[in-house]
Order: sequence, then structure tokens, then C-alpha cells
Amino acid sequence: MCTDDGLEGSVDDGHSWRKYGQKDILGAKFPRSYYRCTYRKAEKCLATKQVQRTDANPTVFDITYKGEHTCNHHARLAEPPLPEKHEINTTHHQQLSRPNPGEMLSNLRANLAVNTSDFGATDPYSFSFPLEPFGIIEDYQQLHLPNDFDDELLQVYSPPLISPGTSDSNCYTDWDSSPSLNFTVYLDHDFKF
DNA sequence: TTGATTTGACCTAA
DNA sequence: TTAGGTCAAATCAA
Repeated sequence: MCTDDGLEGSVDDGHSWRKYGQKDILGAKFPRSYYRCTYRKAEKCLATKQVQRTDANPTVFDITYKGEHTCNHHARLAEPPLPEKHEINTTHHQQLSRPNPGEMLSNLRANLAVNTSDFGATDPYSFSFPLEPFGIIEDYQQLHLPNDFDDELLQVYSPPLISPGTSDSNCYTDWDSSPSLNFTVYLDHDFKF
């Protein structure tokens, strides 16, 4: 994650990652970093993620998760019954209570700001703003975002936490080809951790 | 001393 | 052949 002073660190998504490579990508100003789960060997956890700073905005990172954690070291999470993979279960959305603002605020400060504006370009989409730092990959599917989620989030948390100006965020899953998740993290220039 | 990061080399798919 | 992804030795930091 990049801060105002240009320092880069890993987004605390509740997992322990170990960097294993960095590559200059053709046409990209900034290199892409490759991370794998710290417990890859110990627990044969094959989860990986790629982090790349976007050209347009150096404070924005595209983070792509691949695979899923099989280790037991992910952050503790509220554990409602998991919807079957590849299935968007709207029932769960109704059963799960939305995080209260205090919890979300503390988690935002502790972890990251996620710009969820302009969702809806792809359907179905799903993304859960976690009660706790991000956990196993399935957790992203536990909540279906309502259409007005971004508006509500912005009303509650901005300014100064979330930049409302950008509109080119993306959040999609491509479960058919590979179990990966890509989302863009926007950091407000005034964001303080 | 141990675990994490860096970085050039290597592998592989397109 | 090239670009993206991974490996692994060297280096760094706690």
C-alpha cells in the first residue's frame, strides 16, 4: 500500500504474505510484485497475490488474488455458512448484519480504503467489506453489495477517508477460469493510518 | 541466527 | 522470440 510519502507496504488483508518476486511489466510504469502465503511450505497453502501500482495514480494499487488459503493462519472471521463457490447467494446478504460504522472505520484505518464506486459494470459482482481483515477467498462472496452501498459508504466515511472522485474502479471475479479476485485500492491523499 | 526481501536467471505459454 | 511468472542465491534486518 502506498502512502503519501510514497512508501509501499503490503495491504494487511489478514494473511501473512511473503514476497517472492518482482517484475517490470511491459507498458507499465511500475513493477508488479508477487507474493505467496508465508505458510506455503508448512501448510501447502497455494494462495498468491500480485500487487501492481497503477500508471494513472501511483497511490492506487491493483491487487489480484489467486488461489485460496488452505492454511489456518487467516484472520479470524465471523463464520456464517459459506455459500457454495461460484454461487451468489442473496440469502446470505440478508442474513448477515452489515458491519457497524465503528468497526468498519477501525478496520479501514487498520487496513485500507476500498473505492467501491461505479460498481455494476459487471454483473454479478460480489464483494464483502469484512468485519475483520480480509480472510479466505470465499469470504469475498458472502455479501452481495446493494446498489447504493458505495453511496452509503461514502456518506459514512468520506471525507476524508475515501476519495470520491475516481470512477474507474473495478472488482470482478473470474471463477470459471481461475479462482482469482482483482480489485483496486484507492488511497486518499490525506489518508492516515 | 533466522526469517524476509531483493534481484538476476530460468521456465513456460503465447 | 517475448513477456509474465517463479526460483533461488545473495543480502538485509530484527
